[in-house]
Amino acid sequence: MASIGFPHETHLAGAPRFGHLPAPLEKFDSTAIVKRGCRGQEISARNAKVGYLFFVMHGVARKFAIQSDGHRRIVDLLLPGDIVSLDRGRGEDFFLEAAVNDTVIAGYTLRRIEELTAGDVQFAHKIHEMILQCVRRLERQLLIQGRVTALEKVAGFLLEFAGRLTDDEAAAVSLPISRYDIADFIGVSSETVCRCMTELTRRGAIALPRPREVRIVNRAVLEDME
Amino acid sequence: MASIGFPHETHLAGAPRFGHLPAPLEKFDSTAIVKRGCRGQEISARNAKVGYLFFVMHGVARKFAIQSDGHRRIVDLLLPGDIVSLDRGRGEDFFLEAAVNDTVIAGYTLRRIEELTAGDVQFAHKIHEMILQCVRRLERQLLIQGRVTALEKVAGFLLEFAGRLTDDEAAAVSLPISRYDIADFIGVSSETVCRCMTELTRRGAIALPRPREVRIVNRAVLEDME
DNA sequence: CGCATACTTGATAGGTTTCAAACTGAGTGG
DNA sequence: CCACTCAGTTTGAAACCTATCAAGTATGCG
Repeated sequence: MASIGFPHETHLAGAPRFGHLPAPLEKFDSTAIVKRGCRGQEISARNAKVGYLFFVMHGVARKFAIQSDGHRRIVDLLLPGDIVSLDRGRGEDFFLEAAVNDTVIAGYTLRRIEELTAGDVQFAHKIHEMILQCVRRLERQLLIQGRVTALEKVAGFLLEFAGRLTDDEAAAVSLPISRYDIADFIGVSSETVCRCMTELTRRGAIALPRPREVRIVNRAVLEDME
Repeated sequence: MASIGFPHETHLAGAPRFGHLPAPLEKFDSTAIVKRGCRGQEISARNAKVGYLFFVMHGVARKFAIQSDGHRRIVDLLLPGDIVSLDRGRGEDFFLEAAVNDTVIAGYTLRRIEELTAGDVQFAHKIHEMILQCVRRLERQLLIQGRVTALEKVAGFLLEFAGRLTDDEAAAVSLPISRYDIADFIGVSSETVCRCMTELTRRGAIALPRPREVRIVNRAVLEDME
């Protein structure tokens, strides 16, 4: 499995302790491949022949597909603690990229995961829980993307993503991803995302301190749109 | 776990052999709950406290959510051989219904699934594969729903659903679900689905022999829209 | 400081939702 | 057997929203 443009690719034993892995992965499993990458760098190996499971340890990763017209479509945004599968074969053309700098992920082959689950019931339970959480994440994303107006979609995305980003529900949150990523993720144009951000600012729901940063000021305004 | 409006609810040992279950489920696991239902009847128990995994054995099932405005949104359409998870708790308000008559499903608690996977590596592998297939299904649905025009969405849905419904890729296929289900699934209004069906008929891509039935006549026309 | 990238705003054409109404088919009861 | 009913489907018209093209602004980096 070749590293493509990644400054760091090591085994887990030699990696810094970013984020958290479920036991026994946190105990330095030598079969894990750890990668650290900057925004835009690919995590998945395009020529890989076997399926992988990736754990996001730090930063943000995006899983996306390239459509026949060349347009990119993000299907999943991964935060630390999230799990994501990446199959190869049968025309499954999904890729994994770092969405922000200093993104760290740990990759295991599906085969290795099954070996680990076979010997450890507690670990198997944890893996199952994380995969089901992945399913729930995709289903919620379908609900967000299926809303009628763009304002509803953006509001839904902000609540969903901010809720996952921090444990502090009440506090203001900053989202470290670009407008283009948001647009690709919720299925609208980036210009429309901009207009929605402006409108939400006007309504006092959010604040835009800097590019690629959104702070939620009034959660209730966003929730009323759903 | 109470049956709600279902004419039949038995254990697997007493049930007819619809569809196929992965070993060892096909060997009459006494902990499975088998339900048979007509279109619109609920499969999930609204007051269940534990998570379930359902195997669709016959017919079509739909997993959906009810939004705050009362509108229904389908997030997954299940065909025989498919697996679907249904958690309870933490505001996960998803439900499972029969989408056509004579739908048969087998339900297992997540706990029971883990007991079975712990003792059977081959079965665990099969379960993992089916859950990952569920993930792929949702991701493809995100791509379909994220397309720009409604005609692209309908064409994508027809190809996806028809491809899952039959092994015979070349033959014409009939889709036994209503316009409303399609509309809820791909995130457009039912009127728009109708107009797209009419347009696709005009272009010679499909034929509409009867209500709630679509035959794909020219697959290439649909594929050119993607 | 200048460039590249990202962000924002404007105008227009095109598509979709919504409301409305007509139509079809299946199932029911007289 | 037929009229009736009802859910599902289809078509129409208008208001609304969004994609697209275009231009301008801001930010970060070398």
